[in-house]
Amino acid sequence: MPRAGLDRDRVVIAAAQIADAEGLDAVTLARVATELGVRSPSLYNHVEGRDGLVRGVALLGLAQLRDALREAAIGRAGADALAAAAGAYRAYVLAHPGRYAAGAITPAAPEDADLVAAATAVVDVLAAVLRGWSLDEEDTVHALRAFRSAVHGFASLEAAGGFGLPIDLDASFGRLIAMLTAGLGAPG
Amino acid sequence: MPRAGLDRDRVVIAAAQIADAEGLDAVTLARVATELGVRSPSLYNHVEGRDGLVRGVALLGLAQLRDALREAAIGRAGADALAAAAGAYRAYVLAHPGRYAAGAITPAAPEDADLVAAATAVVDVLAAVLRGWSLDEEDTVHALRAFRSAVHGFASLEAAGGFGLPIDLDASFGRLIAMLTAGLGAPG
DNA sequence: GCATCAAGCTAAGACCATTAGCTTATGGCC
DNA sequence: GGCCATAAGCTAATGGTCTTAGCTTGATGC
Repeated sequence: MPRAGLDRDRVVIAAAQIADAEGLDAVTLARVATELGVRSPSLYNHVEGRDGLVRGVALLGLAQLRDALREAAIGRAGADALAAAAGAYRAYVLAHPGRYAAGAITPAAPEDADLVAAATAVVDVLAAVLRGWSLDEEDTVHALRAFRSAVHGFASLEAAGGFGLPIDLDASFGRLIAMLTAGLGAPG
Repeated sequence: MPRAGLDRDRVVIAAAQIADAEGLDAVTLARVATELGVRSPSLYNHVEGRDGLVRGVALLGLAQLRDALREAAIGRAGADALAAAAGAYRAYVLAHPGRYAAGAITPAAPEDADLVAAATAVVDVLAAVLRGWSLDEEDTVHALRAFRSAVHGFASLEAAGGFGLPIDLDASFGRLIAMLTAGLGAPG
């Protein structure tokens, strides 16, 4: 029997692709094993069961989202940076809904330090962008929650097909972000 | 063997309670059957398998959410009505996270007329509240999307435990809604 | 070339949804 | 009040899932 040459990354990436294309529920050990031309017990050599597999997808998604936000915000400031970060967030969720959904398991696993750190890293990018407004600590938390809620909510509903009407989604999103940004007052 | 006296409603309500208490994934036929003192194949006399059970929970949740929004908005107008409806939405999600999550299956089943109607009825309440602003049709859609996104996003993150910091969540939510309401301009 | 390690395998147990077909409680009707 | 059709709930069985145990054998270091 020739070796398939798997490693943790290949297994997690295969799972992430299935999650994006067919939803997180479609990520089963049997499905991933078939995809990789292997029997499902073999996956235990690389990930800790189904939970470990989903956790791997979550870590991957959170790291990629963090990178996408950094990329978008770099070289920009104020409302410009905020809009770019929000747009990148939305684009990531639409491009990788399964990975993003996996990242939502984080709150259910507060004892998993790596997972919490990965989620925190995402929020930290948004917090850094908001620093342009010189808000006090409490106002920053309120602003952060507002932006996270709005962007997460919009992107999740959109990815799930929750917006039925044939009216420009980019425009809706732009207005939402503009309203919130206006609510912050002038930067600096 | 004495009859258990089940009917569709009792089965769905048992499932809804499990969904709220333990998450939608915990809603299995075996679990619901045990709860009702019955064997799982017996449930097929009342619901169409696991999918039918979750669909029933979704219909229940959407109807209750619609009622909660109507109740909140009645006798109010403008920003007052909007804030009350948003607060009722958030309260419902926190009180019944499992039912609410089940309602999120709607977009995945656009061919299910009853389910679509139930989801539409929820959105229609929000649309009615926004009528106080006399927006044109397109602006109404943008405003509706903004409020749905913000409230859904905030409540979902909160219900999942996604807001870690010990800073007043009611205040954060109030500010979010106030920012969006300000963005609509003056009613009338 | 050989010993070690681990990748991938088969076999098996536990749990789940689902279907088929049985028994029997229940309610309508004479 | 008694009969009978309906349907509620049952057991048995199938096929899918995850998971563990333990085997075989390919790959690697000396």
